[in-house]
Amino acid sequence: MGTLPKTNKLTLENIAELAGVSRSTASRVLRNQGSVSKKARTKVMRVVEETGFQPNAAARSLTGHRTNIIGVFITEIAQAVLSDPYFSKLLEGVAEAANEYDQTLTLFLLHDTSDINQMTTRIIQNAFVDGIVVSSTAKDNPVIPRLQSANLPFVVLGRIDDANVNYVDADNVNGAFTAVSHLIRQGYQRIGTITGTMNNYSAIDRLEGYKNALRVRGRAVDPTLIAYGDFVMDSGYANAKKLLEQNVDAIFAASDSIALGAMRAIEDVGLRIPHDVAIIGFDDLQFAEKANPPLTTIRQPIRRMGKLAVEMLHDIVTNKPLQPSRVSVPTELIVRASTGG
Amino acid sequence: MGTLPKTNKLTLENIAELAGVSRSTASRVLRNQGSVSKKARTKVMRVVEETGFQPNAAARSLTGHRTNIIGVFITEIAQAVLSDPYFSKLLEGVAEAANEYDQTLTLFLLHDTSDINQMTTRIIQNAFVDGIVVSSTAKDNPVIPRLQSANLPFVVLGRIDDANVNYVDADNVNGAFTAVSHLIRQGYQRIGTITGTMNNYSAIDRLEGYKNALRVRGRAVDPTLIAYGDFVMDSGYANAKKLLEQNVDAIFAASDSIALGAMRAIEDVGLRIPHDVAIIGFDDLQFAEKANPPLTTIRQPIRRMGKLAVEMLHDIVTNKPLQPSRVSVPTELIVRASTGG
DNA sequence: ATGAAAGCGCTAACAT
DNA sequence: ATGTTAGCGCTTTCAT
Repeated sequence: MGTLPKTNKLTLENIAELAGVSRSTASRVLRNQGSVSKKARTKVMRVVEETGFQPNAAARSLTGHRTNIIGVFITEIAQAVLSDPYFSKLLEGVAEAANEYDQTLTLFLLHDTSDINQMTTRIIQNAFVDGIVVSSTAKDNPVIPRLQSANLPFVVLGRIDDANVNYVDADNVNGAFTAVSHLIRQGYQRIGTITGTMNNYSAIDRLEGYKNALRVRGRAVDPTLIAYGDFVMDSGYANAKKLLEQNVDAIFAASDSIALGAMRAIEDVGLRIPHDVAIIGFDDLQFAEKANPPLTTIRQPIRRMGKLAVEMLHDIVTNKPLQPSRVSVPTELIVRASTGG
Repeated sequence: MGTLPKTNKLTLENIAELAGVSRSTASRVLRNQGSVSKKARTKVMRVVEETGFQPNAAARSLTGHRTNIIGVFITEIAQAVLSDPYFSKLLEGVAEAANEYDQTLTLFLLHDTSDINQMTTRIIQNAFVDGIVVSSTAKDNPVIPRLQSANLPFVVLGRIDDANVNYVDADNVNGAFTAVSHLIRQGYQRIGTITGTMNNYSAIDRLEGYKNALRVRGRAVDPTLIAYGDFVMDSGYANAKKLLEQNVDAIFAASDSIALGAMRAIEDVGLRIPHDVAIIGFDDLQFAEKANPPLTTIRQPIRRMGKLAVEMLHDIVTNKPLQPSRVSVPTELIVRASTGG
């Protein structure tokens, strides 16, 4: 059996020697590929376990094969992306799946708009990720075409208008549809909406769902009841004030953050929720449940979406399916007090 | 000058050929090392810029040198670590510094206690990170000694009782001291505290600071006014109820989450903040400012700590300083309404 | 100042 | 079923 070298630099060569086989045989055992005798397999496995050997990722990569490293590329730019629960949950889901598949996770986070091209180049050229999960809700994300022409396997988190790309998205249209339908069922008449940033698919799709719900019930879409904002709380506050001037009795907010701002605005003008004005959000952030009154909202299975994306990527990296997968994950209506009894 | 190969696989060989020099010279230019004529340097640089060439990380790694990849290892186990603003801010700081130093970031996130050893082995053996930032607030973290014996450069985020390790920590003792001193100055008499999880240095140090502040003012430390909890909101709620039974008129909470729970408890028993009971937190999470009343708290420069850790790691990786650095970052008292006028 | 050549640890033909 | 060997893209002696 021999003795273990007490250095940290354990190589496949060492393992092979300790197991009394050739490097190739050891390699075959590790990759569970090719024909190896049971005896050889057992010996090698034993040595691997005793030593805790892990093959050198760089060497693996260099032979042109899998590194077992996948990347996550957050292309949305912000100084505080991760403080947004959306991204932290996404990342948790991604990390969880990465662990399950024994993949190492590399994180690409931007801090400046100007970095995006350089970062993309690095990801592609450095060539040490097997594939990449790209978080992208913006229309016309410049990263996607580059990834395509580089031939690097990738899955988008957020939908894309290109039939050839793989993506996982929340079903925003139906989520919004459900939200607004709920308000209608509750008897509200003048239902306004505060949108997210409109260069963003989530915002676009949620507005679409809002309109659909009204139309299906034979109601007109009143443009004065649509306030175009962005996804943050301050925007919710300001735009809610505008909608209140239009005498809305219910507001569909395109995000919980918007909803929170809107709730403040409603309180500030002395109206009660849901008695005078009902409100429904989107996301089901942690505070939604703890708001006063608790906020009715649409829950996205963000974490699961992150997992799904990695699973899809893994399939692509290992099997290269012929058809691109495009998954729309259903959302869930969470009814709380802010939309009445 | 030649034409650019339109493949994605640009190698140093190609660059050299395009620039009309040898691979070695091109390499020297890229690493800004060794003697190269101005002319050769210019030519190579031009080709590099035109092509957007990035050296293959795996090949670099394989020659035994830097990969420009650093890791972050979050050793605290939780299903939802990243949802904790502490970690997301930390990660943002780390990512920002990594970008500045042109380092790629690899994220090691646990989902299960049992994974920790396997993950550590992977980090060490895989050998593709130049160094690693380890988030560790627990006492006796098993990862540290392994990293030491593996000779992998690392910096701990959180303090460690080992004179040989590099760390960046918030000055929790002084932070707590400042918090409690503030309560004393405001005239509060029976000041209780709710601690964090006591197998954790932050919790230990904050309790220490609490005791110090009382002693310095010649006050006795009353053990019935110390409620041992953990860092979450529910614990804050339950332990605040206990302290209220002891007729405290002020509470120092070891975290803002605890403080939030405590505020709920105070309201629930019909007392007013700060009139009947004052409360001060620790962390300055986003909601602290927006709480009702706004929460006085101790701000930790978490993001900056993350940056600092990467900077330290970078120094170690590039220069190997002889002395370990141990940095304690000062905290800041943020006075708001929850501790009175 | 520059080029030629060896070698990092692995995988994948190609023998046997 | 197993071993031998070439090479992945770089860095680094060692020549020149």
